[in-house]
Amino acid sequence: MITAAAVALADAEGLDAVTMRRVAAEVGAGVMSLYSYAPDKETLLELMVDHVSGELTVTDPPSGDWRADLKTVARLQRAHMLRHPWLPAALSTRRVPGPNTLAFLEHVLAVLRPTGLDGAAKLEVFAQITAFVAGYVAHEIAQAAVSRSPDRAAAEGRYLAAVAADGCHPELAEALSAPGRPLTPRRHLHPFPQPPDRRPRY
Amino acid sequence: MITAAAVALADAEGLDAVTMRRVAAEVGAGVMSLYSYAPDKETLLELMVDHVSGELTVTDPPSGDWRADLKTVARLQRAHMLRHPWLPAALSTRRVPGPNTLAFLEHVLAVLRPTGLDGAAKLEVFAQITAFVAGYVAHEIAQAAVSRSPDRAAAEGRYLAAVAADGCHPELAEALSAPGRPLTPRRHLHPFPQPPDRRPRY
DNA sequence: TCTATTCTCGTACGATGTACGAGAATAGAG
DNA sequence: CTCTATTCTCGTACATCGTACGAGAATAGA
Repeated sequence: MITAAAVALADAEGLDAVTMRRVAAEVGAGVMSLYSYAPDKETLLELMVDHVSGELTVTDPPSGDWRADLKTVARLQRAHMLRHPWLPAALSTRRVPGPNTLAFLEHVLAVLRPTGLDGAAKLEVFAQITAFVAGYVAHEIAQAAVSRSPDRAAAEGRYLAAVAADGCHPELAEALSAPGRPLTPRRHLHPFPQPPDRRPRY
Repeated sequence: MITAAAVALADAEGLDAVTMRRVAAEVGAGVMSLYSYAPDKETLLELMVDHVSGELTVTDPPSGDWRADLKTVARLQRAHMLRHPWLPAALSTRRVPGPNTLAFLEHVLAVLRPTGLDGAAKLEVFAQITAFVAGYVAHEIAQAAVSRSPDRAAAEGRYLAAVAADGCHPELAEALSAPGRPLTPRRHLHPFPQPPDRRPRY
């Protein structure tokens, strides 16, 4: 399956590695053959997103405690996005929801039933939670990537330290100095794969 | 100024219009001259983001009520991003904060002082609020763009209606049918309005 | 078996970011 | 003022991207 190959590629080497040529090579087909499967790359990305969304299967029915259920939903999404670190970026442009996404949405709507919100509001809550988790995980991933390249982390640390030392940013100075951990990465559920570190500069 | 030209271009024609050639033409210089100003396009984007962040000037000092202050901060950011609709996309990759961003961060840190959070947590709160607002506004903008092209909106509406009619998505069916508005764009006029009041306390 | 239809995909085109280095402009020294 | 050295400007060129086009291969129908 073309979509699966594209997903594997994105998982292994990042979203930038997903080019039509590369996917075609991975599948063992000509480049233009992909266009009989998806009319353009944008659509292929949609297919990828929905494909991995198939992993978002919820077994337990809503408990009735929508706050707790939403927490579970968000945790599920976070784990999902950590497993596919390209997801936050792929979700950053609006996409029409595929069947797997709709199945998950169906569950979230059921979770939200006790809130008494109207339909539009529930849909909005879903979109907002997804966006929030995406932003959170994107931050997590970026942070981890920075920490992984010590020179960049050091450069940024020096830069911020210099700013903090200029006297115009007392709050920042305090925030950076106070605890032992300056900018700690948090424990992530699974070790997640990472695209090769680009951007040598700075 | 090169950055200002790039910002004007992005404001007028979107982030995709910001190409090195285009910016150079706008400034009346050769393409490669831009590279004596910023080492690469990524950096130019950083400069653009920080440039417009200069508009985020906060006059009032923190009131002491950090919830209210954070609400104000978020509203300010939202108005800012609606004024520069390319911002959410530009913020989606991690950037090192420039001076204007740092000035704003300084204010948010002051706002967060009464929370008693440690420095790292405060920084995280800032990042999360920014990411959340970016996601929110991105959704708003995308929604508005969809509504603006009636054929696409109709196609999506038909698609969702078909899914809702298949019997496997009762919650979705109800969510789409219930109120008069199926997927309504919200009012995003200049005096920043308030999305319908939700349960505030958490 | 011959024709018609569909599928596959090699080639080519217009973008893009940017490396390279030739020329223009400026500065310093005599 | 002249000549050289240094810096700035930027035209050209290249690799890479998405994808339009249409020639050939494969398949189906008669």
